[in-house]
Amino acid sequence: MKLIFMGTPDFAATILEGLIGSRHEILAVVTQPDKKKGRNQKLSASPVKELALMHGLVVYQPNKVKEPQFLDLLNELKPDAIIVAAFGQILPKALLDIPKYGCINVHASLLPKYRGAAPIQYAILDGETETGISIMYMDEGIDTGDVILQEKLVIEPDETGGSLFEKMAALGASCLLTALEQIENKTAVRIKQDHEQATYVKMISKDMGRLDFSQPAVKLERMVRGLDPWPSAFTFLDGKTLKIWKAAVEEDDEASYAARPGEIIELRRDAIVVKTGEGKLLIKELQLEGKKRLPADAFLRGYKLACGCLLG
RNA sequence: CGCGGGGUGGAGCAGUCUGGUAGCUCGUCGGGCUCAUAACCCGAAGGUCAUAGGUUCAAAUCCUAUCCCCGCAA
Repeated sequence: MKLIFMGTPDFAATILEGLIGSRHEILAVVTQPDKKKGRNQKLSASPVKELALMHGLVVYQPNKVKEPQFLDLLNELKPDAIIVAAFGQILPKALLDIPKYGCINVHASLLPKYRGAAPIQYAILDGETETGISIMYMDEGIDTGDVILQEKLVIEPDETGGSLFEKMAALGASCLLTALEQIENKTAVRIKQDHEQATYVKMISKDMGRLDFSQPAVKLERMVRGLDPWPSAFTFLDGKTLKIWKAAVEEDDEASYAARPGEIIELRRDAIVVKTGEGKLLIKELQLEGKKRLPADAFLRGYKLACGCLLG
């Protein structure tokens, strides 16, 4: 099939990589304009653009895909289908109608659950034990189109946002190829979503990672995993940002009931134990502003931390 | 020129302001104690103080340039 690919971050790049390795023809790649990034505010290309250029593909970076000029351009390419994965712009009806087989989206959840921008992180934050990939025909709503196929993925107890992203991207790439084959064979199905069951998740923002120690330790530990690698779970120590990279949960005991949430109640060889609204959070790996991330024991060797001081 | 922190034995840090013996908590190795141990005691090895110049009788420390790591921001 003749395809146009639209996507921006690493997740999308992995999907594109799958397409590049297939027999399909990629007419063009569309991605977000270059943005200033990094410590020197240098202009840098999206992962999708880098991959596309590496393979000599044509790249377009329109500020708004709904601009008439750009729509004309897509029309002239006469794609059989447009593949969309984490692109970052809403596609107007005029664009959705361009390809013969429509626009096909790779979404990282088992729709209709977790519609929206951050399905992967939220699946972990909610303590789900499984999630998956949905390949669907796009319509004008947000992730509301008919589903072609879905595949489940187990969320491991130590799963992080980053690790799940990688698994999802790999699975998404293979599911997409299967779906494209079904479309070509005319065996692709259209399963209407049960809109009653739909849930939506918002985009993740930096301040979501701030730990509220009055919450149960179980939820805090999920934040540590789900928001890794970005924006990461964090708190404050002596006025400095303290990121928490690994944590474990332990139940309250008699000694910990009296402590205030956020109070450091014990320093162990390999963990800093913090009282929470319910249970104890054992911080195993952490990173102080300007420093490298360290296991708790190495951190405690250099940083003089006292029991009783408060995080947050 | 976006803002800021940092590079000191294998790990994490102090020492830098106010130049003058390389320090702390660990780890490693050897020995001791112990039923035993991640515990305790004794001892040892291990460092071009990121790199290159400069100032000085003398530089981890002051000056200049470069490289690398990290937090914010985006």
